[in-house]
Amino acid sequence: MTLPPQLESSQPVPPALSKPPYSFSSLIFMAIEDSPDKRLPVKGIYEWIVNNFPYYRTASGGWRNSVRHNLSLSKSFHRIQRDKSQSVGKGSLWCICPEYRPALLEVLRKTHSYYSTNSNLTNKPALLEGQDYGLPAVCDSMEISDPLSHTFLLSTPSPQPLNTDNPTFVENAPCPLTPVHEELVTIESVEYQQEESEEIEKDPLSDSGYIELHYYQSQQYQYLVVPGETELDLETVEILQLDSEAQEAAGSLLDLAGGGY
DNA sequence: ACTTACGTAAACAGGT
DNA sequence: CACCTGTTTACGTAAG
Repeated sequence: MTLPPQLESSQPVPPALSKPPYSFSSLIFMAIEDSPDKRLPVKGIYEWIVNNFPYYRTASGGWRNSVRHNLSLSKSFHRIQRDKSQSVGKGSLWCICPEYRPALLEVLRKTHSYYSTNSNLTNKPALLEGQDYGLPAVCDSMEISDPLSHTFLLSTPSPQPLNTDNPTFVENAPCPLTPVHEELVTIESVEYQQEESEEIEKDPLSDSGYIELHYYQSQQYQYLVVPGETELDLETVEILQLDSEAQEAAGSLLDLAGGGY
């Protein structure tokens, strides 16, 4: 597991842990996405949930049934056989169906957005750190959209992890990202039009055919930060992909593009 | 009112 | 045999 314990001794423990707002599908998705190989056995999913959502530490065992129920029923997940040669543990490994990944991301993004807005926690690190709902710091492996900051993150496995020895999150820094570099990427083959509101300050780049990109690298993920209203189609993403030298993560970005961005 | 998504419980089979 | 994993069915609830 790469996420830190949510109940660090230095952090206040909520008096009563609320049930996480995420559906079991989202929980499973986060667990699998957070695994190094993007695949987990059922037991691994249990452990991730328990480690990152303290609510389930004390919850009755029924939620495990729900996890299995979701895995079986949802088309978003599929089962793959363990490598028999190094078979350790029983059961299969579960992974995300690529075609359903954008939808899962969207659900997660909406959930995050909803609870950010309605709980007055917008831009509060606590939300991403899980202090209020026992949530994990998902920002490193998830796409997080924040309508107020007008940015969203596309996360993709980095070809060269910066720090594999200590793949944990910085405490009190939900997005411990530092810019690696910034640059402008020409988008020539794509019609890039941003609907402008009169009230919103016009982005000088919006008509220039450029999209401003900020590259961040954190642990095993590399991020592209682009304007929030940017509509990325498949072609755009392919270009961004080349420029970010993230060809190895083709699946991730293309899948995101397939989600309607 | 209806549909859909989701959560929960339970039964069952098969494997370890 | 106990436990775990995976599948399936059924039912209740909330939201759209």
